[in-house]
Amino acid sequence: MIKIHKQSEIVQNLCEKCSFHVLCMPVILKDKELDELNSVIRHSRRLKKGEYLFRAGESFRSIFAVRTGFFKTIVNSQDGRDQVTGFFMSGELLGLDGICNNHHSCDAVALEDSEVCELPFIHLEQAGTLIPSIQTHFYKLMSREIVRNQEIMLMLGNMRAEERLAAFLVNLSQRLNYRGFAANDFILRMSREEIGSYLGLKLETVSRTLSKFQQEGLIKVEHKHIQLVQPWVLHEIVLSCQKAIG
Amino acid sequence: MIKIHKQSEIVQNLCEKCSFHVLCMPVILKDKELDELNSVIRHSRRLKKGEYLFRAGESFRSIFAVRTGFFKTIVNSQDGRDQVTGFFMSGELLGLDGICNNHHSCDAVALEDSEVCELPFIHLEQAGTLIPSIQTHFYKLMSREIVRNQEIMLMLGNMRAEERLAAFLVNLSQRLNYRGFAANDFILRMSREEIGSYLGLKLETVSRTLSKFQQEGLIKVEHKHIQLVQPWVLHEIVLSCQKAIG
DNA sequence: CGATTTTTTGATTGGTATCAAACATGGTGG
DNA sequence: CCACCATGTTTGATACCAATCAAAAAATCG
Repeated sequence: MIKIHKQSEIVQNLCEKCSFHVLCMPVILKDKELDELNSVIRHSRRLKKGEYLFRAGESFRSIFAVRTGFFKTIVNSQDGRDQVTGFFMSGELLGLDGICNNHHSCDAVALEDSEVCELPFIHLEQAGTLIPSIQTHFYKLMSREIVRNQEIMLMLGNMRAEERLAAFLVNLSQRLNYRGFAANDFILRMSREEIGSYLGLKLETVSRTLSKFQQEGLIKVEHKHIQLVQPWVLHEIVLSCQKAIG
Repeated sequence: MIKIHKQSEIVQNLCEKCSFHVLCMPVILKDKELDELNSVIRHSRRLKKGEYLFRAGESFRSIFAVRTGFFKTIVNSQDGRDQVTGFFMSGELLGLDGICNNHHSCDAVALEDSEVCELPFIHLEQAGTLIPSIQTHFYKLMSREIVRNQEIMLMLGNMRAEERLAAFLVNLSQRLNYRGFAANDFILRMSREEIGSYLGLKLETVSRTLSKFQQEGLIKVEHKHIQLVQPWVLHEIVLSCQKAIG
């Protein structure tokens, strides 16, 4: 069952041996059901930094769960401008946008050497019919993506530059922490320009705002190495923005 | 089976008699499956203008399909600011955000007297297990919502005021047209402030931009009555925004 | 190590927000 | 049915935040 994609290495893979099992499929399954689930996953696939997992317009066949590494997704507007719509780390799903019309509507790019599990959608549908808890879980995953997008819309529509950056850093910190990494000391996998695109800001504004946070003693910036010195202040900026208003 | 909710009237309802059937459940079903689907829909419910269909924080039990009327959804930030995340017309679904954690994450408000079909989620799950085509269709609906949100993010992150307004008017026009209404002559159901919130602009900017479009002869504005005089120009503004850039 | 890309910082511009006031509207109650 | 009041809309003047333009400095990659 082992095939070789262009630049990607593919290896066989079992869910119960995956340490991220609990992240992407946190449903309690009987042995028989677990067999069924394993038949869903075709294989895992390794991508080098900069490699595309899929591109907008490509026909959709599979959902991908990030095993290790880091991805971004980009939507392209017809006039050449594009927008980073999300960053994805282990246990998070890529490709849900492709279900509705059998074509991917965004690009997914590895921001570092990464590994994903491929879940052919047709197998997921079958598993969903056979195992109701998987169907429900999948509904929940898609719903979570919708809620996540609503939060981003709230940010893009209402927040000023400092608030956006604070929200971005806090969110990243929480997700890393949830995965067992240090919450207040991490390496950014994306460029200032990619952060800016995601936050609806220009790269210069991102750079300036990070510098400002550093001057105020909130964070420490060394290129892509970020330390949150006073994370609680960042939280405050995100939560109680009335100060800036009133 | 007729109950009375506070201010809402509830009536029995059958999918095959609903003229919007094709919009919200465009799947070809056998008679037996149709019976199953009808058992999913509990009833339809009427809401007066301004009435809430559900509120953020309320426990989630059902998805709602708009039968007639017009809704908005709002997410509230912890500091009191809020953001309109969508406008919904007949055949469109409300409440998908509630699946992921059994609580609604936004408010849904009727912008005119409206009628919805209530689809208890537990029945939808059962129907999805029994009828694979319904499961698939539901995945597609949720995926479409994700794609729609991505488009809004692109708009909020990249477009200037005029482009946002043009995109808004074109989108509204297309959706009305798809439902058999006039594409270039319609009544706005929402206020300038609600449009502004949705587009990430202040109400004054919305008003000014509409006035500007009118001065340029692109549209005709009479309060909430909008006519698209040169819809193709609005399309151009949305598509080829390079002019403004280059 | 050199070439290219990314990042930082400064100066200036510009678009939208903000503040303010007049005007229109629509719903309510007399 | 009309007057009235609360709400929504338009338009103007000004302020401010982030974009843009520009250039130097640092980092990454081959």
